[in-house]
Amino acid sequence: MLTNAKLVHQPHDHERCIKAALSRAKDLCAEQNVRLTTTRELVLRLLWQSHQPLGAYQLQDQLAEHINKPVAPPTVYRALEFLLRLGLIHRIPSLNAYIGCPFPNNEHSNLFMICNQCGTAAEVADKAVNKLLQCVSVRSHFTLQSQSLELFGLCPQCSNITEAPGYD
Amino acid sequence: MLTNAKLVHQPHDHERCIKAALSRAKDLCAEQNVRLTTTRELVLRLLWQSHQPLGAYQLQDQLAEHINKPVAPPTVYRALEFLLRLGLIHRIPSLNAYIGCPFPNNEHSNLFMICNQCGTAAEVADKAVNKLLQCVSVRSHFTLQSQSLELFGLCPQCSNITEAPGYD
DNA sequence: CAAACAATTGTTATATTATAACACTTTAGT
DNA sequence: ACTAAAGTGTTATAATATAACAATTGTTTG
Repeated sequence: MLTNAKLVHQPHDHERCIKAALSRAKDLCAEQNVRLTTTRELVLRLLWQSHQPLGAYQLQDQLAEHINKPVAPPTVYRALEFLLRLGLIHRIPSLNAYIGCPFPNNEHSNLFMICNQCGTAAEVADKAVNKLLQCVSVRSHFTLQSQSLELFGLCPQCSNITEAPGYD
Repeated sequence: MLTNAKLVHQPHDHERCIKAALSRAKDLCAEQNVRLTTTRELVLRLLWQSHQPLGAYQLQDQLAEHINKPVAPPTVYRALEFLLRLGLIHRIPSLNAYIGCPFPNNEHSNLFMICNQCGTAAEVADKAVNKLLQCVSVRSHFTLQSQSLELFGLCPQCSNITEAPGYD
C-alpha cells in the first residue's frame, strides 16, 4: 500500500513535501518537454502548502496575493488543467477542490481519505483495491477506465481528539 | 454482490423500475413519518425515468414542464435534499448529478459504474469492497464514516459497440 | 371550529464553481 | 529578426447551489 497518510496526519517537515513535489514536477515536465511556467509552479506550490485540498477561488486569492496583482479565474483553471493533465494534482469532485498528488505517474487507486473534521486529505494507492474494483467491473461486464474514490471520516488526530475520554 | 447493473445495461420493462422505486419511497416515508409531497414524488419519478443521472437544472426544466408552470431552483434542491436524506437517491459528485437508489436502506458501497459513452450509471453494493476499504482505513488509523466511489468506463452495451470488429 | 404551531413551498437575490471567446504576449525554432 | 506555437490577459457568461424571508398548507389541540 502506497500512501502519504502517515505523513499527512502528523506534524512533519512540510518543506520537504513541497520541495519533493516541485522536484518531481520539474522532472516530469522536462521529460514530457512541457513548460512549468511561473504561474503553474506557483499554483502547484500553493496546493502543496498544506495537505488540505484548495478550491479554485481560494487559489485565485492566494495567487493574487503572491504576485501582488489581480488574477482572473481562467488563469487559475488553466494552471490546474495543466497540472491535472500531467497527473501532478487531483481534483476531488465532492469538494470541488484540488490537491497535490504525492506519487504522480504511478498507476494507482486515486483513493482519498478525507477528514470531515480538519479537512486534510491523504491519498492511498492500494493494489488490492484496484484489483477488486477491476474484478467487480469484469463481473458486471463493465470496461473500467478510471475511478474516483473518496472516503470520508476522521483522520487519526481528529479521531483521537473525538474519542478521548474524560474531558469533564 | 447487490447490483442493478444487469438491468440498467439492457432493455427492460422500465415501468417496473419506476413503480418499485415509488413503492419503496412510500413505504419508507410512512415508516419515518415524513411526507412524500407532490413535488418530491415528481422529482423522484423524474430521476427514475432513465438510468442516467440528471442535473438539478435538467430536473428543473422537466419539473416545470410536468406541472406546467415555472419552477425555481430551491424547489428542486429542497426535493433533492429530502430524497437524499432518506437515502432514496444519490448525488454523483463528479457529474453534479442525481440518481435514484435501487436499494435504499441497505448498508452499501455507494459505488457507481458510470458509462463514459451513454451516461448510464449502475449501482453496486459489494461487501468485499466495503470490507477492503474499511481495512485500508483501519491500517491508516482513519475512522471511515462514508464513501463515494465512482468507476468510469464503458457499459456492456457500449463496450460491445466499441470493440465490435469488422464494420468496414 | 379556530387558534397556534410546524412543515412545506414560493420568491428574490446571490454565492460559488467553471468555461467561452478573442486579443495580446512570450517562447522556441529557423 | 521572423514565424509558428504555446501561454496569458481580459471580459463576459454559463452552470451549480444556497440564503433569507414571505406566504401557504397541514396538523394538533384547546
